[in-house]
Amino acid sequence: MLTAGPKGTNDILPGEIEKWHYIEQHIRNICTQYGFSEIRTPIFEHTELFKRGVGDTTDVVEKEMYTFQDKGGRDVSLRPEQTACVARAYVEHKLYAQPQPVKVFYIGPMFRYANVQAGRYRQFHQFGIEVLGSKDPVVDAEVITMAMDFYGRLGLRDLELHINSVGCPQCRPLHRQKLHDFLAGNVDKLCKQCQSRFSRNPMRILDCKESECQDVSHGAPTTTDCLCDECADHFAKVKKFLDQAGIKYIVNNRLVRGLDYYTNTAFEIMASDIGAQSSIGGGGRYDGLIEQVGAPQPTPGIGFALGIERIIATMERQNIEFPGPLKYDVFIAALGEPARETAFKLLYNIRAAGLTADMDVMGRGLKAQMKYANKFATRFALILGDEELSKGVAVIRDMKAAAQEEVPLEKVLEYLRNGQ
RNA sequence: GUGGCUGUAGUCAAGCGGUUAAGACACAGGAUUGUGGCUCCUGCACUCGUGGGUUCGAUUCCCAUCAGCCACCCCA
Repeated sequence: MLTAGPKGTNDILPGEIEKWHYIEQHIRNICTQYGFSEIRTPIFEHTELFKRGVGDTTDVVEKEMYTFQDKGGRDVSLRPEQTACVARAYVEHKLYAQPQPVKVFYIGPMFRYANVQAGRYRQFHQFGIEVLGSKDPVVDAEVITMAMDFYGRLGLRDLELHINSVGCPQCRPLHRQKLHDFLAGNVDKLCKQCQSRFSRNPMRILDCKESECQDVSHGAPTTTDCLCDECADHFAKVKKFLDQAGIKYIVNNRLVRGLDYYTNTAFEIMASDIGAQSSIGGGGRYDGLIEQVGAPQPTPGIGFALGIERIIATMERQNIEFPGPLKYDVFIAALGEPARETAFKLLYNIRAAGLTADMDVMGRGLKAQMKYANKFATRFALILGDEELSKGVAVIRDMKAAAQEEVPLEKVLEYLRNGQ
């Protein structure tokens, strides 16, 4: 029990963490270029925030939240996503009083209590951005473009970008009604699952892989068929801007996102390399959310969230190279206590000079120390024994060239520096 | 929440109702004096996820539980 972490959580160990650092570095680079600043919000929030923001009938809120009471009796939840948190922070700190739009990004753990499978964990990590304050379709295109640019720079291939417009609170009910009417006569022909979807969420029927269901839903009204003029115009412009940027996309009229706050543009990026959980990122516009969370005036917003575990999994499947493990510039093999004292002082100075260095702390013999140094792809081994000490030198061995020479102790630092 | 598969050392694993649980990699030590990557030798599971049960006897069979993997739902 105590020797295993909770289900669905992962330790990120040396050897793995380098991948995370690499991706985080990419995130910070690209966000800076696109004009986004980082925002850090709490890991937990009032449960009410997610109920109001994400929607209390969504699966995420209804059955996947880690919710508990703190010792003061407050109802709090570990965040299942961060958009609602950002919206809250925007309102709380009156960021609407700053130059608009506000562009922020976040990286951090999210928590959802769902069964674990390939690419899905209970604690997982998302990188996301939010643009708050503009409803210009060019922002929709910018956000989507940035996501694709991000994947592209990491070297990911064969991704599919699906986009759709789910309309606004005016046109969405119309679509639902039309869809309902369209399917109503053939409910009994649908698979068992879809029969239950019919009343709950008829849009998902369009997604079903069963051939009967596909037959029944063939020609069904799509969300884009039912858009009001304003939403249709918005969507058309988003596509036009994407075309301008040369971003390839698939208009997927069946794309529906599971969080209630989405309006107009919705998109999802799919990779086929990680099992059934093929979505490696998604997002959309949420023009009603920020008001829902208490903004004094209508505030549009749009953003995306990308799953870091899924990105890493996809990169691994595609054999994309990550930076290698820790390497030493210098390893000091010291023999005997007097040599160790000198070695320790040397080590300090070598590190202070900016090199990556270490020395033996296992009491190993010379041979074993050399072996150890070799395992860390060490550039130089510095050998220091009684013999060298009495001569006031150290043997510096270039591990790759398998050549070595004696260097006076006071010149060691200079020698190593020049060796770089 | 539902369903399927799995659980032997750090990793990959063989095994099987019955004396000392293969092997490989990794790790550690060694192969005449103080030198790595190759080779060779040695060491490394009182025990087969955990708890019960069946049995003369279980790592091998059964049940439960926990964990891992996979799928549905949903999502990143």
